[in-house]
Amino acid sequence: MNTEKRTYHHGGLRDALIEAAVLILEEEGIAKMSLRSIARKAGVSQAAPYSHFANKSALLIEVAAFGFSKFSSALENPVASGDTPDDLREHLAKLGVVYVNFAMENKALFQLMFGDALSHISKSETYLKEGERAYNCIDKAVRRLKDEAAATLAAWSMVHGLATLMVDQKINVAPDVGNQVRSILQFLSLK
Amino acid sequence: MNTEKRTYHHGGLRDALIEAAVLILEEEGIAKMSLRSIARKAGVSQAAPYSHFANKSALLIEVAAFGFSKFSSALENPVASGDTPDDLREHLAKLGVVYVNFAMENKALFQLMFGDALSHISKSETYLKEGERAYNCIDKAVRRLKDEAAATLAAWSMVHGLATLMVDQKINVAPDVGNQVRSILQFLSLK
DNA sequence: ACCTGAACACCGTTCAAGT
DNA sequence: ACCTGAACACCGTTCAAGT
Repeated sequence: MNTEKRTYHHGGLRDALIEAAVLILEEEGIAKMSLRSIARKAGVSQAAPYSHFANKSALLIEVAAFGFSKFSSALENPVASGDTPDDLREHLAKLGVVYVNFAMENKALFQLMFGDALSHISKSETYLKEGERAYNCIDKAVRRLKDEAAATLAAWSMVHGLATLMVDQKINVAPDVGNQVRSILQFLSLK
Repeated sequence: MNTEKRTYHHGGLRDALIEAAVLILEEEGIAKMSLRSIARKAGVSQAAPYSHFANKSALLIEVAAFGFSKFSSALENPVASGDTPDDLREHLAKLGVVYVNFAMENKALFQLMFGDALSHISKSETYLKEGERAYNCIDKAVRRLKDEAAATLAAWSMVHGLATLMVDQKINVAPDVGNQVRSILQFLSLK
């Protein structure tokens, strides 16, 4: 990817560190993603990240922000085909399937995004923006069927609960995740 | 509590370590619960825990097992008053409120119990027993209303999702948690 | 302005040695 | 059998010094 020769000054180290962190997260899991291992992967010294981030958490916020942008893009993909209740219902089911599939295909990233390891530190602009984008996808889809805040929370809770129970290995994951999501969504009534 | 004079051999160090871990978890959070800090709290050397546990995870499994026993006891408390659908529905709602209240009042313990930090290591007898006890409470309550595995998973997912979103600080927690739980459970249809 | 190297105070775990 | 003390390989973070 990077064919340019390395100099003392890296150039785009900030983004390179975020990229390196995402790679370690995918390949080795959250436990192996130390600030030092991120720096090693980016080919710089252990102290170099502190030129671009206040601390490890500040870097991880940007990794989570990347996660939310990827997540939001996936959620924006399925579009309702029409305006009938059946179309809107099908649209919501598809969002649920996308939600749970994202969690299973990006386990460590999903845990970083929705876990509370980062909840005490201040969020970045992009983190907040991408997080809202994801939330709005779900909120809009639900409110076309039932325009109540509690309805969005009910649907989100059900799908998020299934996703976390799967990711955290508290339930067996069915061979067809899509069917499993739809089999519980039949008990979500938005009348 | 312990007025006996300390000797070289502790006596009940195994249980004392689990107790110390629970205390640190409640008072200082999951990040501060190192094996060394647990040993310090129990008044022994850093290597002493290895006489009773293979490693840190083996100790944490017992802490989680304690959590599940506490959780199961709370879930067993509300009993259905009768056999009408309304009684059974009210029983399920009460279980949901107990579930979410437990999560909020034992945040770090709840995260340890349901997170995946411990999912790769082998579980102890008591962990499995207490975990099943909790699951059976929920499963029985749901199946009296709707005798399908998917119904249990739907109800559990919805309540567990709300609990995790609260504990992980992804949603605002209403002043009355009970009302918030009931306001989403109205969208759970077990017809 | 950005990066390095060494240092500090922490970890989990191992192991010879003490009781 | 149970516990200690020292050691090893890690961490996150700081800071003077280099480019």
